[in-house]
Amino acid sequence: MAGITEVARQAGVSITTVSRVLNPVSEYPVAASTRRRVLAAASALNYSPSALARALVTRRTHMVGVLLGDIVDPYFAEIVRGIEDVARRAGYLVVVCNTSRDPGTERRYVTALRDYRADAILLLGGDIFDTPTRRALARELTALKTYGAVAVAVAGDHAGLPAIDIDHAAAAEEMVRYLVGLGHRRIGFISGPLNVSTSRQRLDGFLKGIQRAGLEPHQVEESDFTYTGGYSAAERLLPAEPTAIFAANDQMALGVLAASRVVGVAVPQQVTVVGFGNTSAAEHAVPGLTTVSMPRHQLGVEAMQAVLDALEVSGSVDSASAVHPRRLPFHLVIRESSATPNAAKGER
Amino acid sequence: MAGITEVARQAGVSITTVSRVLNPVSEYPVAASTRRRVLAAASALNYSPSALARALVTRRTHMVGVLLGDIVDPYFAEIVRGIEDVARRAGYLVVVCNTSRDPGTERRYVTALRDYRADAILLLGGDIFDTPTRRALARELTALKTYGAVAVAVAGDHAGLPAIDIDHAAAAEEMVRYLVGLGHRRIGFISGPLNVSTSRQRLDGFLKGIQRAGLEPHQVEESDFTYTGGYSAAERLLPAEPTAIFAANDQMALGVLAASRVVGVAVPQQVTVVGFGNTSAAEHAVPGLTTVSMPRHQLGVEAMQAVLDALEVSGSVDSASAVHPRRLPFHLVIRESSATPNAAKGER
DNA sequence: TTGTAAGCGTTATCAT
DNA sequence: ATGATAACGCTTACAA
Repeated sequence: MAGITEVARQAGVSITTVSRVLNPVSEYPVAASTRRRVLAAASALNYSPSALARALVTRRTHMVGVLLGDIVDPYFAEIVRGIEDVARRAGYLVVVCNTSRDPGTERRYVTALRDYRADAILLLGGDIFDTPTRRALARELTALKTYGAVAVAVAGDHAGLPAIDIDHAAAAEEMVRYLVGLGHRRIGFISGPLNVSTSRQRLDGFLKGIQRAGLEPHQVEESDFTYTGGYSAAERLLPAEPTAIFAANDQMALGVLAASRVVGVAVPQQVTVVGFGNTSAAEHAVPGLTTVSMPRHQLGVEAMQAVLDALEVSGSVDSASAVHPRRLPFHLVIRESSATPNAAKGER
Repeated sequence: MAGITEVARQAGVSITTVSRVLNPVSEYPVAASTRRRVLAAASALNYSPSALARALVTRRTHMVGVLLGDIVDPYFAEIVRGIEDVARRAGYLVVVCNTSRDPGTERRYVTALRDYRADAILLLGGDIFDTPTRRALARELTALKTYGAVAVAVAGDHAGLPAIDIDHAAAAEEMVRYLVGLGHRRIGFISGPLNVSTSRQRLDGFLKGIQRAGLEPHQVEESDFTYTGGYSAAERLLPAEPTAIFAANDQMALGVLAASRVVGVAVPQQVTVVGFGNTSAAEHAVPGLTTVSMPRHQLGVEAMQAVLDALEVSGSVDSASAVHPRRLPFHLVIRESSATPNAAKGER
């Protein structure tokens, strides 16, 4: 492995000059002929400057860590793509870490990212309420700031971190308003794990919407954001004959669709089913799933953008690198899975 | 940010001793009392040893890079989880890189991983035939070996790399055998991009199966592994009235299902539809999709395992770190989307 | 425009 | 059992 020294020797210059030529940031003047010789030597030796050595002295690794609950979930994957798109352009390497929604591994990953001196860390999805480990995570995060790293929450909030997100509660409430507008009065809700902050917010929004409409929550079932979880929650919900079921994410809504089919309850004729997230599966489902669309790719883009800005600031000034929290707009996507309850009059 | 020096000072020992206590690998004897003091100082200062500095001298970063075409695709995501599961246990950090199936960004990522001196790089999915950039990638990969890094192909082959994979051609051929056994004679095929090696292999297997059965390939359409691509390929295929359509991955098969529904062709009564991969969407589809199941998680596990083994070997000996290629078993998963063509007799 | 030398935070090699 | 010191491969004052 050729180092900077060999390149220097081969080009007949000092390592400083090599650095000045090869360092993408350096604007230092170098004679054209010298530059040529260095470039030639570098490519001849197939030289690759060590990002490690560079990071050690510049104190910038150009690495950002992304923590998410489940890499398989398209909900997160789309956000990651947004992050990666702008990260790559800025010459940053994205380290994706799968926490499996386990606070323990989450904390371990943060520690690892700190050991590598990641410039930033982006936490995707809602906070998990788990006081013991939560406390440890918080300490880990403040430790990150010790060396000038930036931490941001994306698509969910985390205690003490600026968040780039949508308003989950408002979105859920708007969905309820839509359902009520359709004429629904018996509306069931399937929430995600209630120890996840976004789950809670969506539930809160649902309850608020119901209350504002002067209704009573027909029934609320806690589930786990999975297809299977939605399926069995639907089995518990359907016997009570709601005219609409609102699942806190698309995966669960798909499970509801399947359960309804099996039980022989027609969607949307006999029951309206709606989800949250607008993942591509919602579009391809049969019937097409009415859901809350959130700009996931854009969420990732803006989050990484914010990180970059904060990093740049704290580069010259060493002020508290401030990331400004942002709320992006969401909107309802109406598809075939929702209809007026009248459609089912007298049929059940 | 506290460094090793401060810990040493606080504990009243040399930095060497601190290193010996805190380095997880070191077996060097240290007096119990000294050890205690070092540990105390470290935790008091919230010390985190710099993985960068460590890597610089040990020449092992404990980072592995994973390159894949599309992080959103559950096909890849599941493999990544397998890799991550064993990587984490071994104290390795996984860097996931999204190439968007673009040879250019793929090469840039490899370069970046080399700059960071990643210990290994795992290429997921088939090779993309693109001679110009391909040549550059190959050079990049050999350069990796220069500093002792390991490169492996997973779920697809890459010129010159050992692969952990299934036999795609054999799998496709077996599916054809199954369809033929069902009585199908008019079988259409929707392939993935033909410049991707796995696409080609699956097509080859299909053709071989057809030929062995003494049939003629009914019709072959090239597509792009997406739902939409499968949908439009089906639109082109269905008018010719095949009794079965074999899509080279599940996503496309789902597109076929949708297209059939729209055109009013019943599955499996009028046309059998099968896929490849057995992603969870295949299980949840209506009707359930018959497909080729491949042990994707296990593929990832074994690949990372192989990488670890190779790394360990080249640690003591500096022999060519040999990863042994492996072929894992696959099997057909029969669901409701396939049936005998007799079911449709006289109906079309 | 070019070069010298002092770090960056570890581990590794010798001494003691 | 402990410590001093030289790397590791770069960037960055400071000189020339």
